[in-house]
Amino acid sequence: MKTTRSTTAKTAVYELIMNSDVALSHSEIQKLAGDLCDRVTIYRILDRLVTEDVIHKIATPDGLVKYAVCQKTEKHSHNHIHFSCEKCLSVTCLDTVEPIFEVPENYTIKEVNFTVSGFCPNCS
Amino acid sequence: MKTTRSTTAKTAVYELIMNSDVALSHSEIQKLAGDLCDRVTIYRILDRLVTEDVIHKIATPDGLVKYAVCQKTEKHSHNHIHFSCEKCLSVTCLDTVEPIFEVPENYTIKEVNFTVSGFCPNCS
DNA sequence: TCTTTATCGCAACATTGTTGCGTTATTTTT
DNA sequence: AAAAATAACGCAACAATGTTGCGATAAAGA
Repeated sequence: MKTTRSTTAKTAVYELIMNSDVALSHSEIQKLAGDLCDRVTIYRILDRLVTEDVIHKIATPDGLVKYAVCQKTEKHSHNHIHFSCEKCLSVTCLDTVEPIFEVPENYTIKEVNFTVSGFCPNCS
Repeated sequence: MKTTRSTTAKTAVYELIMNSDVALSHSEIQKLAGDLCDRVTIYRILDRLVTEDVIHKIATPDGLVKYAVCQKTEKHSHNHIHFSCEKCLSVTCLDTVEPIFEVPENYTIKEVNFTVSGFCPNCS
């Protein structure tokens, strides 16, 4: 069976996302990583980390894909709001608040992605 | 000042989005439109319709950008949930339900984008 | 009808994401 | 500790998506 390996590139990418207080896009990670590894490798590492459930994927209202660490709380771990700043383009997880919502019962819910955009505290 | 014009391509694209019960992506519109107009023109028409507040832009959790008509209710028109089906990749506006949420007060909210993904009634 | 200029088509480019394949390096086995 | 197995890598090439500049076309008002 396919096992997962720990490599220098993988741990470095993980640390970048881990130590960032905002979600990072592929290009941002690439800039931060410098010439640590190839562009393609970063894509593959991100895919792996998502599959391993170590980080999660977020899309801004404009369709820009970002990545952030998963904070595994007891339950409903992914059910929180992301804030996307229109000025500095940063994405932040607002773990403190949990949204309340309903959908018609013929829908099967598997994942939730709530993004509120506007100005973050730094840009307000 | 810059006025907006009504062209055959623009009205055709609008009708496509209007008559669709799910949100459409640029490539889907292009396929439906056939050789109505150039690929670039569709991008520009979509931008214009968004600016004119006639349609709105939605991003799926994977970062796929789609467009749907704006249903202007009295207030909080954009504050509704989008459902993104993981199987048939369709995006639907759930206008019936309105989510309840809070953010820390130092954030300025300008727009809201709530997407729930899973299986739609057809795919459940 | 004539004039203005928003919109269009085309070409070229930028960005983002994917795939195949031979090589490298991590992990397991001997 | 060395060898074997194979996950992960680098590189090149490709595909998809989105953007920009510019001359040509066609709406809308005079």
